[in-house]
Amino acid sequence: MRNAEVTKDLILRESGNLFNTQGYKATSISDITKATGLTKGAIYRHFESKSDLEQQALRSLAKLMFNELGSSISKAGTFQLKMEATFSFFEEYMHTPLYEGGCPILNAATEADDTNSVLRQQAFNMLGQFKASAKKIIENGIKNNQVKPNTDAAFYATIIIATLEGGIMMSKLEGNPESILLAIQHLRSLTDQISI
Amino acid sequence: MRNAEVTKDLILRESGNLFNTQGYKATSISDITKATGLTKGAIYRHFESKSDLEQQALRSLAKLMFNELGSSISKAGTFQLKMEATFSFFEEYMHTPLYEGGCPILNAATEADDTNSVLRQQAFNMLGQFKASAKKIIENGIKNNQVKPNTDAAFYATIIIATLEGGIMMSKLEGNPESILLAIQHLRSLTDQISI
DNA sequence: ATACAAAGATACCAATTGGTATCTTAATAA
DNA sequence: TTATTAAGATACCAATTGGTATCTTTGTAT
Repeated sequence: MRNAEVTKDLILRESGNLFNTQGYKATSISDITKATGLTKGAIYRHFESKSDLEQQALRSLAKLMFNELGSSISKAGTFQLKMEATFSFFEEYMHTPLYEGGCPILNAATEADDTNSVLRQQAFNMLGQFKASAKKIIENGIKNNQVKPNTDAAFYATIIIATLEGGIMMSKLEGNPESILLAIQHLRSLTDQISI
Repeated sequence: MRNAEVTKDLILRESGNLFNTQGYKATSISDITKATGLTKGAIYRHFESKSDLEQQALRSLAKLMFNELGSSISKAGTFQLKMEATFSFFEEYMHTPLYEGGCPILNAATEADDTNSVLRQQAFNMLGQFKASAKKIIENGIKNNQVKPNTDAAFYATIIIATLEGGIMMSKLEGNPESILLAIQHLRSLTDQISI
């Protein structure tokens, strides 16, 4: 048999890029056949419906992002270094993106309404995960005397993510990295403010 | 003749809500006929194509937002009051939105890629306008000795918009206003920091 | 070498899409 | 009151959509 896993990965990669750039609804199965060089029959052998493919593709995009970001964060020892790892990730991302189209959470969230509740739920979970890990970094920073005590971890986690997401969206629209770089610059000074 | 203007406004209002919630590509003409109670023939009398309707609907959403926000800003006399007017606008927006689906700039920007370059250009212009007016408010604040001199107006304009947009996106996804309220809380203290 | 099963290609389906040509209805000006 | 014309409804079009049933190919275990 031909290598099924390789094919499935190809479909996930190509459809993920299409979903993340053109949108989920706007990407047709035939778009995916063109991008992969496969036929409809091959795609429907690996995924039971378009909605199934959408979900798996989004999960795959998220995994890619969390793996890359998560590993470089866990390599950093202190609060300051973990934050710096996060900022570097998004800075470098502008030059060599893992995938096109910007943040998959933002994209899925913006497109998914109540009618597309599975994608919505997935994006919601991803945002929750993102928030929780940012909060954890701050809380650990407090424990280790690297962050001022009484710092509201949940508050700063929200602010950091909101600023990053907004900056990414602006840079994507403007076609240059200026806005996301300014956003990160601001988050660096915010990090300094709560650091000991 | 029946009142053409009223009908066109109805189409723009209903399709604007659909575009802003479901997305532009995902909203079909037949969705719009259901929402308006009109037929396809009526819609194509007022708009020469779906793309034309999309553009006019987005323009109409933007106008609604800029008019409301702009008038409450221009009523405020000082830098601090103008900023406060902006924050109140987005706070109150969560309770009584002018339209559904969150920020039309963010939505159009996220959906519009290169293939949909007209909407993209429109969203780009709207973001530029938003940025320019925020920058102007800060610059005037400096002139009137309400903002610290040497404050980087373009920088803060970018940060404020990024934080607001990110907060709106998060609140929309989470289904509650907490994140946007935290974002605004942070922007209030940022405003204090650069105020005299 | 051959049988077998998995992977993929082909050919179709009904439903929906954006769009148009044509017909009917209603408001207004004479 | 009636002729006119704009507004809106109806009925269609080809193209595309997601999806499926069936056929062919290919790798592998025997």
